[in-house]
Amino acid sequence: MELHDAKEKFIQAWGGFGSQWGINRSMAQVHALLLVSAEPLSTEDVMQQLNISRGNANMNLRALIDWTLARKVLKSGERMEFFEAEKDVWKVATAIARERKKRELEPMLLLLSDLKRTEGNSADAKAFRKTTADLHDLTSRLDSMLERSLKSDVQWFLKAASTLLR
Amino acid sequence: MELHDAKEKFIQAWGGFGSQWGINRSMAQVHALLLVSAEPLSTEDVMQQLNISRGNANMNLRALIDWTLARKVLKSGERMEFFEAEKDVWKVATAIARERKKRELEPMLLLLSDLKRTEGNSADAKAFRKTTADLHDLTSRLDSMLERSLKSDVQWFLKAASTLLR
DNA sequence: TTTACCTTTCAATACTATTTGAAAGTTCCG
DNA sequence: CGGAACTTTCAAATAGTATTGAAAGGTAAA
Repeated sequence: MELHDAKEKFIQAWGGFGSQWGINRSMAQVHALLLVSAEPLSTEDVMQQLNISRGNANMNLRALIDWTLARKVLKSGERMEFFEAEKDVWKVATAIARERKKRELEPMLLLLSDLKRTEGNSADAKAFRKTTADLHDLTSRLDSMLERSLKSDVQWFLKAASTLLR
Repeated sequence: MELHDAKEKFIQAWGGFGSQWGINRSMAQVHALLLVSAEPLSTEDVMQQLNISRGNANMNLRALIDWTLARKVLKSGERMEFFEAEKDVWKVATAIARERKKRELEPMLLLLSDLKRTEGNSADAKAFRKTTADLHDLTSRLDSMLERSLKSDVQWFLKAASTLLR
């Protein structure tokens, strides 16, 4: 396959996966574009290569920076800002996991630890407590597992876990 | 908190998490409703309790069955079909993980193993191969980890992993 | 076979999320 | 300062998804 087509294919696919993941399509595409560009790109470059508006490009570049998936790069002598993606895939995975943990797992934990204390002696109430408590337990295990692996090193963790399961 | 309010809160929250997860809101709400109902519910029950249309209820009940998150239950003497959720949270987690692996990880693996063979000797092409090969490696580790833990037992895996990381 | 009761489908509609682009804001330089 | 070069904002437009509900499809009992 030719490089240009391969990049295009990657960008489209990454965008698609992004939406399934609850990440907006453009943000994922901008990320993909930066990932496969050898050099940092300007807002203008992003607009042209993805055919998106200035506002959209700007907004998603900022979002990527928030997620720590991209960085501003200043070129000396240039006034314009350039952007490059984090290329270390382990760091990318860590950043995504951290963001999702924050947005999804943590609010869920808060809610469940609240709900599992719902009062009442009916069979119904007991069943409800059981379900929410079980969910809380599962979520909290997942959370602490993620927490630890984010603090240490995802790469190490995944390798160790693969061994564990062999 | 009172049971009825607690259920309501849970259903709303589960629906919200669902959307973030790329699962449609109603499907998540129907799932939540079944999860916190002590008895199996009919389509009619679901429609009433969630204020949704017959078509919507039917569609999402079917989807939950596809995901193996719910089952049809027949009551003797009743013509109507009833539905109940899988209440074992470990099984729920396994089912969700399996479905997401199928929809997200597997197509990604296919694509990446293709792209990392892109030809060309330019610095650009080399960088592209590196990025896609790294991603392929990461994805494939994740995939096989999931695969193994799905085949064995998520519960066991999560406990073991927690220990490993302590 | 007919009827009554349920389930499923799907085109129309409503709702949500994303994208645009022009205007406002900022920064730097002469 | 004044203004060119960029960046950021945000209300309006568009695009994408989910929901409705009426009609069609099934099935079991009479």
